[in-house]
Amino acid sequence: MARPAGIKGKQTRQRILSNSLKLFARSGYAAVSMREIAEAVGVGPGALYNHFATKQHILMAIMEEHMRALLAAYAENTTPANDAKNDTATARLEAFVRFHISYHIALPDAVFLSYMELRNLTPENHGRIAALRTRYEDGLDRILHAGTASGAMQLDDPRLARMALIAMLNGVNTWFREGGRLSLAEVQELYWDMVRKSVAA
Amino acid sequence: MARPAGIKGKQTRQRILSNSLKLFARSGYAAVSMREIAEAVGVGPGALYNHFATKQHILMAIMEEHMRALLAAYAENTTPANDAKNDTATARLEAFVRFHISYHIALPDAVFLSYMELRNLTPENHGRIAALRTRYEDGLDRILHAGTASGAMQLDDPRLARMALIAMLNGVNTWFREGGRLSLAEVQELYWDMVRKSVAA
DNA sequence: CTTAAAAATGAACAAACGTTCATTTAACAA
DNA sequence: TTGTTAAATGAACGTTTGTTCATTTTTAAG
Repeated sequence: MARPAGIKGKQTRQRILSNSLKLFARSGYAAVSMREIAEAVGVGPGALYNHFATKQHILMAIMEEHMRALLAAYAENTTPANDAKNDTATARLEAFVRFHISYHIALPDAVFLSYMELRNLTPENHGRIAALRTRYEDGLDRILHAGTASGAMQLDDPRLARMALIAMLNGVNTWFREGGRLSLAEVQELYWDMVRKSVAA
Repeated sequence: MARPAGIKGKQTRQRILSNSLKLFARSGYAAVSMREIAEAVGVGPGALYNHFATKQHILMAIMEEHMRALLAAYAENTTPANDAKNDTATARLEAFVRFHISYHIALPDAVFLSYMELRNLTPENHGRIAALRTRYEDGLDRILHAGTASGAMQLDDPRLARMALIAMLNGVNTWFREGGRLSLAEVQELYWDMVRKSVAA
């Protein structure tokens, strides 16, 4: 066999990315072989190299796309209705919490991968992903600073608070399961209640 | 060469564990080879198998020892002075927070490993480690239930609160560095402040 | 003093790894 | 219709992997 009929390259590329994501999330980047990926996609091992130069390029493509999608979704979520100028810091924090939880619950594999496999990136790629993540978390930073400045919040160290809140919210992916005891709306409500109180004046 | 003079087996075993811990934490279990471990320890590859049957046995030994040490340290920390019968739920929660942070900051590699490499354990080993962790986290569970029962705390879902707080506290290891901007005591204070408020009535 | 067990060596094994490449077929532009 | 490129194959490459084993030396017990 050679090239199959009716196959577009872009389709195969996407199938490589989605199958790799699943495998990497389940077993870890280092434990997944190119042959496993190829079998999941339904092609021979050599075909992967028509779309990605190396295994690391697959990992990097997944992470970069995830971070860019996250930033785009966050930007859309916060403008123009929830704009910094129009809302109080508390309202903006609530919007951040609800967005973060719903987005992360919807894409558990990509979130998990983007935190766990940073060390398998080259230093250069690691820096690129870290920069994208910082860009996202800076949004929370601004909210917390605005809240302390206005007196609506009481935080002795906004930087630590940012990291503490991010860690707490990310934790939802370690236990939340679709169709489990709590619905997304309930989870959002419960987390927001704790976050709101934790930054209270 | 063969067996060197003055070598006790228990010493080599400990050196294998400590060097493997460092390597696993830095590069990930799957990315570390038995030859790397042997070189770090200063022995040939075959010598490792005098002490551990497989690579997985090394990982399991590290995790199991870490969890048992954590449970022992926690037990010592909470008895008899901070006993459940003598202290309020709030005081016990503060003790838990301070203990958790100081213990986790002191052993970042072991903590990191015990969360990251669970998936590289066989299902049976995974269950054993998970059971030990549950035993530890149940301590927090009891505190939160006691607090809500007495009215000192207000939590609509203590189980979610437990997981949210554990995630928040574990996050300290992703950024805290000895000799950094904040001291251990300051970090304990800041986290306790947020935790205290987040469960407040 | 003899003997069995413990500790280490380092070569060797089969399997799996990421990647390359000559080759074949389909798609598409000229 | 012809020629070029895109997509896929699957065998092959040189490494590296976890693990085994015959052998050697030290330790410790009887």
